[in-house]
Amino acid sequence: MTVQLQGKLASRGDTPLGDRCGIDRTMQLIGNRTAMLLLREAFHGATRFDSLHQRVGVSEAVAAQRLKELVAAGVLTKVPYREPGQRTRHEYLLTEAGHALLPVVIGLLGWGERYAPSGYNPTRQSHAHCGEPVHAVLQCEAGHVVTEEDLVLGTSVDA
Amino acid sequence: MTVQLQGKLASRGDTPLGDRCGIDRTMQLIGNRTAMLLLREAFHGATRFDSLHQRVGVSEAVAAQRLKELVAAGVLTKVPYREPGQRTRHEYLLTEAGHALLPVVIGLLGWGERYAPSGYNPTRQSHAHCGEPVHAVLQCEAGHVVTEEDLVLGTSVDA
DNA sequence: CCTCTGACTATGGCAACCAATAGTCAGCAC
DNA sequence: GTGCTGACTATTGGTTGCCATAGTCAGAGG
Repeated sequence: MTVQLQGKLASRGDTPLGDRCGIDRTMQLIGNRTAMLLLREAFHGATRFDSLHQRVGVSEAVAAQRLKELVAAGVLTKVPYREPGQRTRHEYLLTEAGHALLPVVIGLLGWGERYAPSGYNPTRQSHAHCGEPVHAVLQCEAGHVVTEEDLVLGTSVDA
Repeated sequence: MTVQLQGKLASRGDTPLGDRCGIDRTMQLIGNRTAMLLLREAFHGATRFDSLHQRVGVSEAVAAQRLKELVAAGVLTKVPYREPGQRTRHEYLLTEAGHALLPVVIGLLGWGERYAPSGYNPTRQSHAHCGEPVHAVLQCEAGHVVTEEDLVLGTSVDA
């Protein structure tokens, strides 16, 4: 049996969720600035340590540490490769779990551009087919776009 | 004039984006575990300091600090209210910028439930109208759902 | 006036994150 | 084998985040 709680004042009786909550676990795994920036670069197509570390603009030590954590979290994998005349190296590739973070990364990016503007030219994300700007939205498996009012935040409870 | 770079190996020449990137600014403002958990509770409908701090399960000092930062970031506002027979208090309400974070919060939640499972019963988000599970996805302003392959990560460049 | 409660503020201490610098290690070029 | 380069590892030190405990402050009830 499942009890569903409405988002609006759906009091859970002030019981903390702690690490029972997916947000908590996600933030503990990858919820820091450097990890998100590394993911941004991974989505941009950067795969090599040197490139990732330079493009994020973080020290090598931090980049190595974060990449190790991202691999441990199953977001990236280290895959060996070799260019002709070079020795074998490893590149960091997004796993399925990593690709699944795209809406989050784009959501953070879009929010920052809109609500925390800087003096710089904003980056834009657009749809290759129609050129329109792209945003993160909620969608149900039936294909409907879900607004905040139509979202039911539920907790499954033992029967 | 605008130059658009494809996501896949769209080398920007290894120039770091730094705080020119919206992800960076967003993460600096609200990119920590406690802030996200406070937002989760705000979306659940919690508005009072006591409730927020208890439901997140964080110390009062940290809750006060994060809430102050969220207000400063324009994500929450403090609104005075009074219940009959009580003195005036303040409640924390989501601003427009705060509501705009819903896809990010649900994205983090959904990812954690899927790729960082715990022993607990997962929480579910569903569509009030059809009951189907809800996920964060990318959509362009023309209404198309955008896949990773069809996403163009662009940078606007001075003409 | 005193108390009680919700909403904080203050202090001390530990751990995580970050920059900067220096050092290591593997293997292709020579 | 020596040099060079990409990919790290180690160390020092500063800043931030967190917890725990204790203290403050405002105002309704008594």
